[in-house]
Amino acid sequence: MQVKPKKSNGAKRAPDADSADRITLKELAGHLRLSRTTISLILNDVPEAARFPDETRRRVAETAKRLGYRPNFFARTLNKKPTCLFGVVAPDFGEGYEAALLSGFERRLLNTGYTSLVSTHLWNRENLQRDVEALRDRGVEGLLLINSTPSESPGIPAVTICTDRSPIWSIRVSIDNAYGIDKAINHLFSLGHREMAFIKGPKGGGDTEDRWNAVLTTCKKFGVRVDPDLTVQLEQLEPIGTRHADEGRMAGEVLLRSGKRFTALVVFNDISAIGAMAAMREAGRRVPEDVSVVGFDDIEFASIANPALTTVRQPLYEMGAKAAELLLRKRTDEIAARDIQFRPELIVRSSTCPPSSAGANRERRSKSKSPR
Amino acid sequence: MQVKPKKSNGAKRAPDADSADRITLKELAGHLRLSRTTISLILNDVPEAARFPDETRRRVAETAKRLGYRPNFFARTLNKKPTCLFGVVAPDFGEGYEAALLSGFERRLLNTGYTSLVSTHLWNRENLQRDVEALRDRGVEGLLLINSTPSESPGIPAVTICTDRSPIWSIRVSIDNAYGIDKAINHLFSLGHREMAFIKGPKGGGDTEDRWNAVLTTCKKFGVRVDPDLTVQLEQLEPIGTRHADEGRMAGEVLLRSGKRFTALVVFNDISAIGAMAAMREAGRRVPEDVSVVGFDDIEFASIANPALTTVRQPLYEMGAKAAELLLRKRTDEIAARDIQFRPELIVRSSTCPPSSAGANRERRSKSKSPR
DNA sequence: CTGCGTTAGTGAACTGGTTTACTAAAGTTC
DNA sequence: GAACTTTAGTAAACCAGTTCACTAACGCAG
Repeated sequence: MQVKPKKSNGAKRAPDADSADRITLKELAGHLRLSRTTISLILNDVPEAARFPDETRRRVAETAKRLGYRPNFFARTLNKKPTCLFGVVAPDFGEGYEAALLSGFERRLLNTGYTSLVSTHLWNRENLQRDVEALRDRGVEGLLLINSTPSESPGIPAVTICTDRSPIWSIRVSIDNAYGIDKAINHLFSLGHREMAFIKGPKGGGDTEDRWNAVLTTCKKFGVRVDPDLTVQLEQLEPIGTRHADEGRMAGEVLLRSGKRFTALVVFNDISAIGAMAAMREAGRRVPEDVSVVGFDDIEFASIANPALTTVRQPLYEMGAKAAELLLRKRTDEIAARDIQFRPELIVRSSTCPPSSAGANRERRSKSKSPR
Repeated sequence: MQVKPKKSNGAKRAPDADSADRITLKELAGHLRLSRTTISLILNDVPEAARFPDETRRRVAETAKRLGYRPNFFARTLNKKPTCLFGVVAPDFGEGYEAALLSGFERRLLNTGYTSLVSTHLWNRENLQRDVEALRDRGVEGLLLINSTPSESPGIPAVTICTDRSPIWSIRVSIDNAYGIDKAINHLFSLGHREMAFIKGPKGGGDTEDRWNAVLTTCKKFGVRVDPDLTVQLEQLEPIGTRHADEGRMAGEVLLRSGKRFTALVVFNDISAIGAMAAMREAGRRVPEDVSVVGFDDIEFASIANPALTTVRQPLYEMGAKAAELLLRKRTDEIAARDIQFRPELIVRSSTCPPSSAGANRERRSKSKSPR
């Protein structure tokens, strides 16, 4: 006897009772006294919609707007429609490197209708794998992988930044580490430095090997000795990925403890370089008079550090934007290049000067150019 | 017993023809010779699944795993299933403030199955509104709004950080600005400073008003004069949101140009404080001997700046984690509190010391005027 | 009056799952 | 051996759209 209640009839269920939920296509169809098909065709503005008279098209568009109709994203996507999403994977968001990339990336995406899904894996391989899976599940159409290389192809277009090698399934956006390191060491060498210490990137870190190889090659070329006692590798501190500057500071302390003499210090990245400068300062060594320091990246802080850091500039913002560009284009075009390389630039500031054995370096500093 | 050859049986449909796409529930059902219903119930481990014998459950689980079955996220979500997504909205990712919050947020989400959708609106109201809409479309279950307040309720749980007022529809995570500013000014006052200059936050910025009111109140309390000529408001530079330190540097230059004497400088945030220190230095004023500087935030760079910055510590990482916590709990519990306030902490470092009456009068601009 | 083309639509299958309501078969009780 | 219970499972509706294939109604030529 009970009437099997066709409960969820759009029209019957008090149309404004659940006005918190948005109006569905079926309800809109009820209002317009048209079929779902018609409305769908018109709102999507497909070629076939041409068959409907202007008046109908106008009516549909107007009513949809008036009632605030927005198609359900999930129902839509179920029919292989684009999600307009890109995924960004990074180990963490540290002192500015990732943030600068992300800024450029997001900026490029602005007004394209695309958004990004971001997830961080905190230097954990398993998390990384899971992150990529999760992002794929959620329908991202492309991936930006920052210092993160999953062991196998994610199966969707991917751009990698800060990786030692370019996996065949990705486009790599990189900087010419060899060029940058050459400029940096050349700069120190020209100033007269021969005794250099080195702080190498963290094990497994993206540019670590590439940049270190560049150091070895360049030093050989200039005849500068790479003393193992004056070479320290950055180590990640707990809580992981939140104390990069301290990593640099500790590396600097290790170098000082070696007791060996060095007049210049080449550091893997800016944040660690600034940490190392702090270590030098705390040990009573003046920068640059006693030790010249060169960093890499040119994060925002490099220019306002004291002394302002001489560094190799990576155009991070542009690189992030380029990554977005590539992913956007990848949807349609076939992109030939597998490796987009940016050329870094040496920015000379105040953390470098000639070695002080001559002792005549004071005035050089006061007339330093200190460019921004 | 009846073997019905349902055409679209997974086994017949050339199982590896579209192996690029993942296996569907229907195909899995074909393999197992069970219905979609059964498999769905078992894999979701709902209470009703208890009726199936262990052997069947095992078989289903094993086969699903072996074939790498993963339910389609969109189909799933279409049935009001959770998306396990939170949205994060911020104006941009600058020098560390947003990144630190995001780090804490992401860290808390790790291993919860939740990911975040991030989008930035570059200080544009319209973008902000659109971002929130887009995130909601994509099914986020909650929002973290950093320095971003949409004009109306987003209709889903939201946590706001860095906002002047707490909209009734959100939970606000904030720091006690009044307490922090009091500590900072008290510190300077105790050191003997009476002539203070101020760099106020940017117009429309999140904590700007709250913090500035705290300054006014506290100065009144200590009887310190707030001289309009020694008060500068930060202004956003192009490209928007990428040169925060320069904003501080320029504000510092404006203060110096006023020609008025001040022995201490209270700055809205660390990044600008560090920029302002650079301005002081370039104008030949020593920090802290000539000018003591206090910042706010305690971003990573504060501790390795030279001199290390005295600042009011905001536990950003914890605040981000708390925001995640709240959103996670909001799904189930009703949360009573509308405002979770963290207490900041004054970190005294080397950028503050007692005023030196001699030092303050040292002639300015003895050195270069810092070419641009 | 028939046949044909055009116009303005619509019904139903489909996307890939979840969930409610139902059932065949076997076991148990009296 | 009839009635009831339990076990193990399925059919079909549903989520909210898209899309393929079809048609009623009308105009017009022959």
